[in-house]
Amino acid sequence: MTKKKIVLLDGNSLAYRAFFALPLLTNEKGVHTNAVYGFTMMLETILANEKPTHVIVAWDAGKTTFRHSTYTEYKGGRQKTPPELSEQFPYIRKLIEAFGITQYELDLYEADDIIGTLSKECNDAEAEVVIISGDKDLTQLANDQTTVCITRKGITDLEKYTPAHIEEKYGIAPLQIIDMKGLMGDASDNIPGVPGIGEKTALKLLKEYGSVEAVYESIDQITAKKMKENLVNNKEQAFMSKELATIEVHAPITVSLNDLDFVGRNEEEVIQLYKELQFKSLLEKMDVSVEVQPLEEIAVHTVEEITSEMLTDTMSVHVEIDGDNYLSEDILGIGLSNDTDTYFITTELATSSDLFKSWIADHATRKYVSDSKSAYAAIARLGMELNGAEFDLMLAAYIVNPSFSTNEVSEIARSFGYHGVESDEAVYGKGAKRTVPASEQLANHTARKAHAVWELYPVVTKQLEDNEQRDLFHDLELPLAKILGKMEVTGVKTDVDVLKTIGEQLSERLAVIEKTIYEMAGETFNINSPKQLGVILFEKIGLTPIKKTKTGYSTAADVLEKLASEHEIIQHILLYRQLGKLNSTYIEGLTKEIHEDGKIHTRFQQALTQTGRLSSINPNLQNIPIRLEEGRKIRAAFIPSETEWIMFAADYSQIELRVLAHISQDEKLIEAFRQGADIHTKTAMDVFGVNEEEVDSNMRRAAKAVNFGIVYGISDYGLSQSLNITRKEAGEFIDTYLASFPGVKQYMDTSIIDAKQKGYVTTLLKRRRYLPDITSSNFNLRGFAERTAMNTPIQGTAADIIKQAMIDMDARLEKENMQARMLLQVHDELIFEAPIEELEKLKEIVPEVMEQTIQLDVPLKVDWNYGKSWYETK
DNA sequence: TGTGTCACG
DNA sequence: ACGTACGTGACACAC
Repeated sequence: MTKKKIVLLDGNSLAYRAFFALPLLTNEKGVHTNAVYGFTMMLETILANEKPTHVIVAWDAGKTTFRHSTYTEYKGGRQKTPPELSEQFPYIRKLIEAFGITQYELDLYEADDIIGTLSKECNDAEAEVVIISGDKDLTQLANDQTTVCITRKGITDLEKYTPAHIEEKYGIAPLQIIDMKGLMGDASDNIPGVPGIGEKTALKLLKEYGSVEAVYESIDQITAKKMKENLVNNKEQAFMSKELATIEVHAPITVSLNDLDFVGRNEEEVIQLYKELQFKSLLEKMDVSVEVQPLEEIAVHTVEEITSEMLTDTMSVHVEIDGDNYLSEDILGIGLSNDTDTYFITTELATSSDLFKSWIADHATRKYVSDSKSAYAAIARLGMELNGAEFDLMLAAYIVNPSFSTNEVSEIARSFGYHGVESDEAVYGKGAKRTVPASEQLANHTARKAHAVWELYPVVTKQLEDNEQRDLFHDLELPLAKILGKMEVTGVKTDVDVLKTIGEQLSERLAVIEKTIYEMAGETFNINSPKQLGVILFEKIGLTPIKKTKTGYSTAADVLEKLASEHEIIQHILLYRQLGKLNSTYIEGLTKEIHEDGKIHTRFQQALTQTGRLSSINPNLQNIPIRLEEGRKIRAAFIPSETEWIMFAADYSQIELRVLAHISQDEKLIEAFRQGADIHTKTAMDVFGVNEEEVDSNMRRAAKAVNFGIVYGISDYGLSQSLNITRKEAGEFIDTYLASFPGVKQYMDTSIIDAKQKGYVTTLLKRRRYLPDITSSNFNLRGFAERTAMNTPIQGTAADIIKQAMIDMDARLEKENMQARMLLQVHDELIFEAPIEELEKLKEIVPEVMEQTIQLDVPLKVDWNYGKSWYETK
């Protein structure tokens, strides 16, 4: 008889892991399937790799366990299981059943205890045991017969904890893992441990004394005063924590090894389930043909002639584009839909129809659009005007939840439970194989999108209402879409000769620097390759690597700057990088983007960022150089589109700190802004405890960095990096700052608590960002979510404000009957072009509108400038 | 297609 | 202790 091999799986832990490792997927019924899919992948991989004779999946029984009688707060503060995961558990159970695997749960016990008890039984029976979980606690069960595999990254990558591996990794034996948890606690299970003791300290103590008990027996030998004090004061808690972390190996389970025989899966049941879940690739692997689910039947009328009867008062409209660039790609046709009919109109028909032209321009007919900004721009390209857009599916979905950002109607529809649209990839194909399909299929696809918008209007509108986001959507984002569309179509005139001249100068200089670098290196190599550069610097020349990346040595600028004194080549490389960037991204990149009209037409993504900001693509005009003079010259290429016009730029001064003052209600910060103080100097006075005259440039610079840090959700490490000081010094700065601005401290704390409680944070205009990681047991993920909780309301409120200002500004220019045009938004600044005659008026109204757009408890301040090019607006 | 780097607010 | 500052997009390289 072959030796028995038993695999014990921790069901809850692996289901969670699968859920969070994979993006949300749904089948056609709208049931989420990502956790089931991940779990399936894990099962298949494990069974194939381990070839077990016996398998079991253990589940946690319920909320209350025997550990709660020891400590009522055990596993406290955990976020509830997301409903998207809860609904998947029945499927995971069905799946396990179809695989012919026993599953077991036991009242008052956790999966850990079932696994512990069974592994003990198997050990006694001298069988080989493999435990699979995402929870490192289980590693305490490792021994010569038992390997504990913990999910590492993704879903099928497992780290194998054998006693040898644990010894190598932590320097302790498996059972000492329990002592380690006793000392350091476990945030994910809310096990307290001893304050001030983390992994490093816990391991140090255990290597010296061996166990929690031994540590306390030798407590007098411990010299570190603070640590000893913590240990003494929290003795009971330490022992309790150890008890909580100990896996029960004598649980009263009613299964035994003999019940766990694994004979293989029931192919028919598996296929049935995979079909229900639409696991196409897995079915294909089993050689089962997958029939495509027919879409819901919709009668699509391909219109021959547009009649007034078909154009009703309220309709959904979808303009289909060949690709995502609606400013340049072909307009393939238009879909229309309402309660009774769905139509497809070719572009030619639409443009030749006066009926359609007047209907689409009519403010009185309501249109529900899939992406109104795209529609505004595309309709404008057809020589018509779109008015009366009352709903925008893409924007509405983004407002409801910005993490759901896609411009594909099919994806948005699916996430709201509507499955009547195929993906663009299925219709057009992918990559090089992409083609526009035959007219019938194109008509169908386009019309289906229009129908989806119609069907989803009430669904998404309801969610906006529930979230109290109707105003944000209807009064801010929707009108903004129209304005952005106008800005994109207008474009920015670009002087190609300026770019060319700068480019030529750059090329010459680059050639010289390149030569110098090769001479210094003693060989030619690709300076743009971090890999090759790393070899030259750290192996050939022998400089000391300061930082490593996943793939090798880091050659990032901050690293190279630290090495600049070591070797002359560094400064040349830095300069080469800087100039090379200008040349490739800005000179060559921008030149390629100049259209026939001599303008660059960027597109603003309005439904992308997690904070509510815009982004700019094809090209990005929100990151044109300014900080270094050499790069700043690029801005001279951006000029007015008409002669005798000027560029006019206005930016908010310190908008994020003003927003912070407002939402934190910190009295000192509010007062500083009301007095019109230089905020960095004021911060320096408080942090360094000096008066205004004593603040030198270094102090102000440090204060500025602290202010940045505060806005970003401060960490001592981050601040230490930006100021090049030690973490300790940075930490002291932060403490002093927060002591001196208690309102800010209060804000930081409450925004995190708030995010934990509600699962999301909000901006002034009720924009939301969900932060599921805020309760993660992973320090990195949680820390990131916490900083985001602090930063997003600030950055997002600033975005709300400038968006409102753009709407007000557009209205004001209209009202004043001005020719001036808004061209660009760069997060806290607006750029216009205008006839020189309008300059005086602009100087007056731009700051006025921007400053008055939303009233905060501190004044908003706007600086402005003008000139013959963007460069001159400084 | 992912990674590293660097441009902006 | 953990090893990151927040938010973006584009380019070159290496696979």
